[in-house]
Order: sequence, then structure tokens, then C-alpha cells
Amino acid sequence: MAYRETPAVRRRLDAARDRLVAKATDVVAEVGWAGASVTVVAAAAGMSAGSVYQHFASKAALAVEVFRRASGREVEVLGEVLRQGSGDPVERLAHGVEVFARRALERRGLAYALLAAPADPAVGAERLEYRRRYRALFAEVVREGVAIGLLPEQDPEITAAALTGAIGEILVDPLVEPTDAAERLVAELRALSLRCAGAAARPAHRHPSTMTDPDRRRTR
Amino acid sequence: MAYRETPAVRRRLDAARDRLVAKATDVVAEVGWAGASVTVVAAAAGMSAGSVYQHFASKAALAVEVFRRASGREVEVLGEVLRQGSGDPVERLAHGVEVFARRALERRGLAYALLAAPADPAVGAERLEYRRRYRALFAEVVREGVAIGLLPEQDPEITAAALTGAIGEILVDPLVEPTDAAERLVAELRALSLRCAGAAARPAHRHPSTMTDPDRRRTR
DNA sequence: CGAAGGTCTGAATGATGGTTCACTTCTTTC
DNA sequence: GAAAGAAGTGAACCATCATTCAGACCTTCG
Repeated sequence: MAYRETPAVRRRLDAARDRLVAKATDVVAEVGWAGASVTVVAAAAGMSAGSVYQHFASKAALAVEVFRRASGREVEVLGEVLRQGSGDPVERLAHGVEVFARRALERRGLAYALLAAPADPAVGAERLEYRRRYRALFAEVVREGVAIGLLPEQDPEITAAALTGAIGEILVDPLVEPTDAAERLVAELRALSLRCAGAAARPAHRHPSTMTDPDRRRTR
Repeated sequence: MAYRETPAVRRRLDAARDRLVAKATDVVAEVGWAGASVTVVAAAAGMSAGSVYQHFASKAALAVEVFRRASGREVEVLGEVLRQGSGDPVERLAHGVEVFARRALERRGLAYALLAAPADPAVGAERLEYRRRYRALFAEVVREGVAIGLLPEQDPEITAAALTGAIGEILVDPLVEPTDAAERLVAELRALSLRCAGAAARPAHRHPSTMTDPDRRRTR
């Protein structure tokens, strides 16, 4: 043999793959899953349609990867806030909802694509899976709250499912257009979530999101 | 001219159209929108693929009609319970949620297709529209409740959106499999909805659903 | 350099499934 | 019964993309 893959090549390939996924995510956020044909996505990533198949076995596989990467990040962030966050379970829940909502509002197109837009069956299945994860995270914190008597007796799974559905519904619909209304929306959502979980009304805690969203802390 | 459409023919045509929509609904409930090809649907309705186009300009038009008919019924029922129902706004809300949930649980496949299953863009658009209607209905009753001081200050639209999303999420997911758990689910959902709206805990009212679901009253 | 083994390209291929249409089969009217 | 005008049929048609593949172009190594 006269050729063997060299580290440099591996890096280039991996970079190309990454770029493909990233660009595909942008396209999906922009025009939805339906508009993201292989040709279009490949062009956006600066490669030919054929090359896509160097990195993924099928379009569905690429779509799933796009979904996983974007959603994975959200689950991670939410989990971090809900679990490692400061304060009692109710505070963490409130904060988690806020962070989740703000992030979604900042990238509406992507949020819509991830949560609700028509998509491949493969993505649909993945969607269910990730919704289950959101639910599990919320359920955990609710369960904690119930255990220490901060929240009334309830089925945490159901409350968690409701929170997931409620937040999704509110964020996805073109309900709030002007960005300046976003803060009011987040506040309402926070209050609503607490009521859903049965927490007694309490004033919003002081934690400017910019300091507590793990993503921002890291990347800026 | 030697032929003019006669009332009998009109009736037959209308019946065929109805039958087509009804059968298409069954197919969709069974195998989802994706599996409901024109050929399959036509076969289910006992006609040829070509004949479908006698009644609808396109497959999308048929799909929209299927969606509208099924969802329209639900909006109607929910509206009736929420508006003309007996009791104060909170009671009506609780009852509305119960009826909605029970109906969905009775026809899971259809509920899933209407609320969440991947579908034509045309159906997706319609879906948004109908969600808006559910939301409007819930918002109205919440607004009433706030007005008379039964419910705390809140943005009724947002609470309503949350209720829609929450109920959808819970009903659609394969969370509850055994039918015997359905009643518990409905009870939890009822309690959850009241908490979401901020109603103080109160015991379930006595109204056996069989007597108060407008659909049953009428058809059985 | 040249051989070996990759990667990349983009036009051709193929599958799917909605839509059309020439033709057959009713219905109605005279 | 026959002509006129629909309605019904289903095989052929066609558009859309995902996927493939033969050849062009690169990278590595003796």
C-alpha cells in the first residue's frame, strides 16, 4: 500500500463533516426540513451532493445528526440548570424554564424546527426521544420538590410532560412577534410553570440570565 | 341537452364524497398521513384513484378536509362544554379538559394524527389554525375566571396556549398504555389544568362524563 | 516519479406517488 | 331507444429528489 490516512486528512474530513452538519442546521432553521434537500444542504456546506454520502449513509442519518446535535445541546443546558443549579427545586425549575425559553426565543427558526416542524419520520422518532428527556429532567426536579414538601402531591411525569408541551406550544407559535415582548413572555411562562407545578406564588429571583445560562458563560 | 344533474345524483355524489372523507379519516387514524396515499384511501372508500379528483382538486385538499372535519368536531364539543356548560368558569374549565382528554383517549390514533403526526404542509398550517381555536376557547374561560376573581391575575392567552400544549403532549405520547390507567390520567390532567390556571385545589365535581359529553348525548 | 488508494464530482438512475386522460359505464331526457 | 352529458376507471405520465457511480483529481509512500 502506498497511501494511508494521515492525521491531517482525518482532521480535514472531520471538519468537513462538522461543517456539513452546522450548515445543514442553518438551512433547516431557515427553510425547514422540507426545504433542506441534499443538494441545497451540500451547496450550503460547499460540497457536492455526492460528498454528503461520504459522511452519512442517508439523508435521514444526516437529519438525525442535525437534530441530535442541536437538541442535545438544549438538553445539556437544561439539565445543568435543573440539576446543578443553585437554590431549592422550585427556584431551579423557574430558572430552567427561563433559560430554555430565552434560548428558544433567540433562535426561533431552530426552535420551531426542533420542536414542531414537519420532518422525516426518523427525526420525528428522535423528537419523541428528546421530549422524553426534557420530561425526565423536569420530572426529576418536580419529584424533588414534592419530596421535600415544597410542591403538592402530584404525578411528576405528567406535570413534566405538561411543562414540556406548554413551553413548546408557547414558544413555537407566532404569538409574540416584537422582541421587546419577549421578556414579558418569559416572565409569564415562569409564573405559569410554577403554578403548573403547584408552587405557591413567589417573586422572581434575582439572577440575570446572562450570568446563569451555561452557554453564554462558556462561549462569550 | 339531454342530461341534467338530478337530486338523486347530487345525493349520491355527496354521499360518495362524505364516504371518501370518512374512510380517509379512518385510514389516517390507522396508518398516519404518510401511509394514506391516494390509491389506498380511494380503495378504502371503494373508488378508483381517479375518482378522488372528482371530489377534491388535490390530495392536499382532501387531507385538509379530513383534518377540518375531525378537528372541527372537537372544537365544537370543547366550545360547547366551556361556554354553555354549567358551573363557574373553573368548573367548566375542568370539565372541558376532562371531555377533551377522554375523547382523545378513545381515539388515540386520530388524536395523534390531528395533534402531532407528521403531515402535509397544508395540514400543518391548518393545525396551527385549530390550535389557535382551542387556545381561544380556553383563554375565554380563563379570562372569565380572572374577571370574577376566581383565578389570579395572568395572561389568559398564555395560560390557554399552555393548556393546549400540555394536554396535547400528555395525550399524544405513549405514556399511558393500559386503558384502566386512563381515568387516573384524566384526573391528573384535570388537577394539573386547574393548577396551571391558578385555581385553588377543589374536589372533582360530580358529573359522569357519559351524561355531559355532547357527542354521546346526541349519538347514543 | 509512479503506483495505490482515497476523496470529490455531478450527471444519470430509480423509486415513489400524485395527477392526468382516453375510454368505459352510467343517467337523464326526448 | 338513442343522443347528450356526466361520472368512474386505472394505466400511463411526470416531477421530485435521494442515491449511485464512472471518471477526475488528490495524497501518501517506496
